[in-house]
Amino acid sequence: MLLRIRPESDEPIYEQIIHQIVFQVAAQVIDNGTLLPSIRELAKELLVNPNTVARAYQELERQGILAARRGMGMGLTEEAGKRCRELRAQRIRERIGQVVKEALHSGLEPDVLKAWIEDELSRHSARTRKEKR
Amino acid sequence: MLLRIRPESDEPIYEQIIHQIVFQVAAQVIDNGTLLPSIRELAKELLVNPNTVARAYQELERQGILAARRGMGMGLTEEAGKRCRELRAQRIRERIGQVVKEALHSGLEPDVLKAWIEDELSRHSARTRKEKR
Amino acid sequence: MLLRIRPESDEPIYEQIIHQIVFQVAAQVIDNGTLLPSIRELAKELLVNPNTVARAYQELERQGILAARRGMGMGLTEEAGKRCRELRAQRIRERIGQVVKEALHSGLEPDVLKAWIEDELSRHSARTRKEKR
Amino acid sequence: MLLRIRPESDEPIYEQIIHQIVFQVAAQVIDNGTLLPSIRELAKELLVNPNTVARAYQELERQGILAARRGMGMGLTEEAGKRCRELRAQRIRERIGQVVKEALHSGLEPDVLKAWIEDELSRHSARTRKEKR
DNA sequence: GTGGTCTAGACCACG
DNA sequence: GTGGTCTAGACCACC
Repeated sequence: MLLRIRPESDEPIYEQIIHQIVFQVAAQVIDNGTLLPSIRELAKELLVNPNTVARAYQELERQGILAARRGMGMGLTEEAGKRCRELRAQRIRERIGQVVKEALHSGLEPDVLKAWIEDELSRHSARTRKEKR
Repeated sequence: MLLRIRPESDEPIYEQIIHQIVFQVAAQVIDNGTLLPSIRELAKELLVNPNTVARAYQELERQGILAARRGMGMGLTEEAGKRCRELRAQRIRERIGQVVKEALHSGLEPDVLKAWIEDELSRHSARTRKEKR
Repeated sequence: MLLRIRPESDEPIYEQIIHQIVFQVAAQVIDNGTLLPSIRELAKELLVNPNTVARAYQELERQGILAARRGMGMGLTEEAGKRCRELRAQRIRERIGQVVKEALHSGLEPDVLKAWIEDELSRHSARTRKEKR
Repeated sequence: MLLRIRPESDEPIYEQIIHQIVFQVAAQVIDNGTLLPSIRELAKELLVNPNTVARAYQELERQGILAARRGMGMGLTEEAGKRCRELRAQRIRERIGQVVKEALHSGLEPDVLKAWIEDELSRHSARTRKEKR
């Protein structure tokens, strides 16, 4: 599994793990029904303490995305895809809402805000297109 | 001064104070000549530890927005308006950038992202117009 | 033999096997003369590790419900029916006791508790009648 | 705060803490708005590792019952009472449902089941009355 | 082998 | 002082 952990980030490690898995499942990089790497395995791979991975897995379990299969490891549930897409939508929309609300509330002109958004959109979609080639 | 502190927010209280002041100066809700309330006064008003207000003021001073006026308290500098508008722009653009980057990186279709942004924009600009009446 | 294993349940798989066999013997779905499937056979059928089935059988043997029949596999003992009914009673009464104790201890009104029980009773007995038709 | 931890129980310590707090809030032994003992304090009181208490508090926070008040400790939210009563109802009803379902499914006569329930009800309500005197 | 729980002790930012 | 995160290492039951 390909996860990039930045121990320096503001986002705690266990949340980085959670949200990267959610995003990869949402994007169907990881398929429903797959068995995830074991806690100890992933911990070794990410150079992170097993407890940290366990915490991430547990949270995903609580959200109905992972299910522990006794003695075999943790696997994606059948609703994993659906739930992850929901979570992704929720997370992104919430953050958009916050910025927009704060920006307008701060007296910023809506047109200026729109211009900035356009700006960022084109910058990053350009970058994404590059990576896909 | 009208500041709304949410003690349970992720954003630390002292940062809430900073950014709300910055935004109000940027929006010219607070005018250039204004004298800010004293640390103790504001702390009492916000039900917050004076140290916390002190930290916010100190940071604003460091950024050249506030300046001590001998024996009278803290006042806005001449460049306050300009600096606050810069800071506001920086903060908002940065957050937009983050969301956009993360969203596209997560495999979300750019069109969907745009739709969501439109959605939030119209929701909040509607609300803001209402409040202005 | 019809057993439904849920690998994600809190109840360990080997206990699921035990209690389902006990219940089926108690309900005389499995008759006294019956020969149980071999460990490997049942394991294959349930998609479960043979060790797990072995552990269940072993426990049932220890409780005098199963007995090895020379070269033929495992069969029910003569007291199997009686013992299973005892075990069923014990298990169910114990669990009822726990819930009731906890509920009353938590300050819940006895009348509310009774209402809830009535509710669940009617719901499930309705369902059970349906299935029997 | 009066919590009784049984380290020997099947129920993990952190869950004992959670559910006892939930029950006490539901029963209004603890009132809305109250500030709970700090993690370290409660940990010392219960002779338990602070991490364990932290885990319990965190779960309660996730469920909207507790809210961290920066630098001041954890306090009950306004909806705490409501949520705890919901959780209590959910927990108890779920467990009743399980037992009833399992019992009927195991071929037990509904009348026998009812008799057993009556039995346990009278036993425990007797005991509860005693304690109240 | 697997996950789950717990302890001990460290470090950090915040108030 | 508070909570939040992380590490290290232990023990357990289950498969």
